[in-house]
Amino acid sequence: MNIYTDIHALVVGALQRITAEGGLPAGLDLSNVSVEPPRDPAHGDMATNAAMVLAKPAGMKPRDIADRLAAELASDPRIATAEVAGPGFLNLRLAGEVWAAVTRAVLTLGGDYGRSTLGQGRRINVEFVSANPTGPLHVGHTRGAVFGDALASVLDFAGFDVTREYYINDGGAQVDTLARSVYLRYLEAFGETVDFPAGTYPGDYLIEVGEALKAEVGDAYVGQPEDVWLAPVRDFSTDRMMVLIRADLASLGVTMDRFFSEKSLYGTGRIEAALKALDAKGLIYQGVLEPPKGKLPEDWEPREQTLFKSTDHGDDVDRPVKKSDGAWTYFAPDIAYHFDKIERGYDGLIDVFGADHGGYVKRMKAAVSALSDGRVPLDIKLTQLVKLYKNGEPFKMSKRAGTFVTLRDVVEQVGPDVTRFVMLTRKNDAPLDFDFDKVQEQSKENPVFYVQYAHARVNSVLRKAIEAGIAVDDASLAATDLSGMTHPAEIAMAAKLAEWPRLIEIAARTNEPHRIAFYLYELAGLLHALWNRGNDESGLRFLQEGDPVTSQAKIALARAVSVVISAGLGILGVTPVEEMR
RNA sequence: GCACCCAUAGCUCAGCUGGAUAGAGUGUCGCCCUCCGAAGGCGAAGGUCGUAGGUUCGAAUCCUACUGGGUGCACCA
Repeated sequence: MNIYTDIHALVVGALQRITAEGGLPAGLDLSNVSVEPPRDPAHGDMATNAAMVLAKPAGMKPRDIADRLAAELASDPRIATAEVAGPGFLNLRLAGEVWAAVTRAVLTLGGDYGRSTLGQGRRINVEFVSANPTGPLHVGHTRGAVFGDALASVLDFAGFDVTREYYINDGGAQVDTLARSVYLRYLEAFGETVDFPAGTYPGDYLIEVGEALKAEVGDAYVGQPEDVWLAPVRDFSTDRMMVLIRADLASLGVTMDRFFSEKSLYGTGRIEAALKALDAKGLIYQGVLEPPKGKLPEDWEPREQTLFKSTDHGDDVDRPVKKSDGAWTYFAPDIAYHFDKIERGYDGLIDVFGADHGGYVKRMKAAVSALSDGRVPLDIKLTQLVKLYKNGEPFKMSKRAGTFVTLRDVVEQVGPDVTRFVMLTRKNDAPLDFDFDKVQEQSKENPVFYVQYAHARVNSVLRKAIEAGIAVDDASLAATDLSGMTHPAEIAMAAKLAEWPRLIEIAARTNEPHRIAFYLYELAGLLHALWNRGNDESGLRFLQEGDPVTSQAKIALARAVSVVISAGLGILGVTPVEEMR
């Protein structure tokens, strides 16, 4: 049940009847007619812009259209009043029964309330994290992991068929560096003293990998030249790293549907096939790029390379796919990977990158556009930096000083639920401040706590009601008489619940899961406000002493709020708490 | 030099395919807290939505140019 789409359909139907009766010219485009919640509650429960949008094409005054529409709508039992206001808005006030119906729908549908058919089962691939398999995930990856996972969940809830995918960059030079670093730890495990030259990874986390390698192969690689051990050590090490990364993700509650190996693209003709597809469209050529304007790289020299004509698909310059020595650039397997995703038949692709990869957006979009002939949309979401604080003081990360903050560090300190919620309290493209102390504070300014507290409070009411012998299972509550739900604070809460399905669709359309976190904070705020009013006006308390019937009605509304909070937290991957401790 | 992201209350940030008098938290000020869970509550003040144009019945939202901040800029993944 989505009351906004219901009323929207009602408005469109009314407009069509008016048109049929000659009140409006035929053939008007109604697609811009919207039904929205007004900013100011004094303007009613919903407003439609129909009269303003149609005035010009119809050649009529907005007011005349609005008056006619108001008369048409007034006959529907769901509409209490329809008033023309402002420049031509039609403000609708809904009958009390509508809010009761919303509340009942929440209680009946439970966690499925708000589920949408927007996606119509279309297949979407969300690629996220995709960190190099050279070490544990750090805080930056954490944000990408949480964002991507929550986004995938929103899309799923909105009716898309979602695949969560991780692209393992195991085909490039950095995994060779990993192998060399592990080899040094391996020698160390035999008692050798080693030092780590620049360009290797000195992190402690490789010590155990070196020891594991020793346990696996004994001294087989000691004193051997690199060409003997590099490939096997590389495979061994990347496997180990992926085990580590999967465990990191698991600690956050993130499960990928698929891990796609870059290496699997090499030597299998996949890259060649992707580039051949581009070549067939006349988008591959041999050429020399112009030097970049401004500061010139010191070793710049014109080189003939194999180039992808990405400028034909919106990029600023054409991009090399082969180095001057004939080897692939990193971009080539990326093209092949996206080609693979297109060939797997997805209706849409989403890539979640860190903000430092903003420079790749245009070329990736160009590649996907070219390879799919513009059929498969690619949306790239960039997650901005996470700034760490402790007690309000900036907390600097430094690999050398050992203050490198990993995903595991964060999760172990504040828990997965807090980590996830906090990571979604900012829009993805806004920088995020993460204060280890503040996120665990129990106060109104901490949204994690505030939302959880609302959920716990409702649970507290339910417990008390059960003690008082009142039936508060969802079926009983859904069947209760809600006609007494008339207080503005109660209506406001029901109206907020009515927005939930609409919010899901907006979040899914914009690929912005943070909207859910903000919505839950607002919904929790309404519950707290009503609770507080109950302190002064005992008639507003959920539990009415000696009046089980009224109690049931009040509790039905409170329970509906906790159902939606629970569902919303579920989409964000946060476990709702039953009690605050 | 170019591209992308950002600029909204003192501070941190929301703001719906363009909608009415732009919201929240925090801070400030005033009042209140024996009462289902006060790890507070109610209210007030606080804005040229970076600047200047444009499109529109209507712009924080779309377009253009500036200003200021962040990120990235040939064979590195």
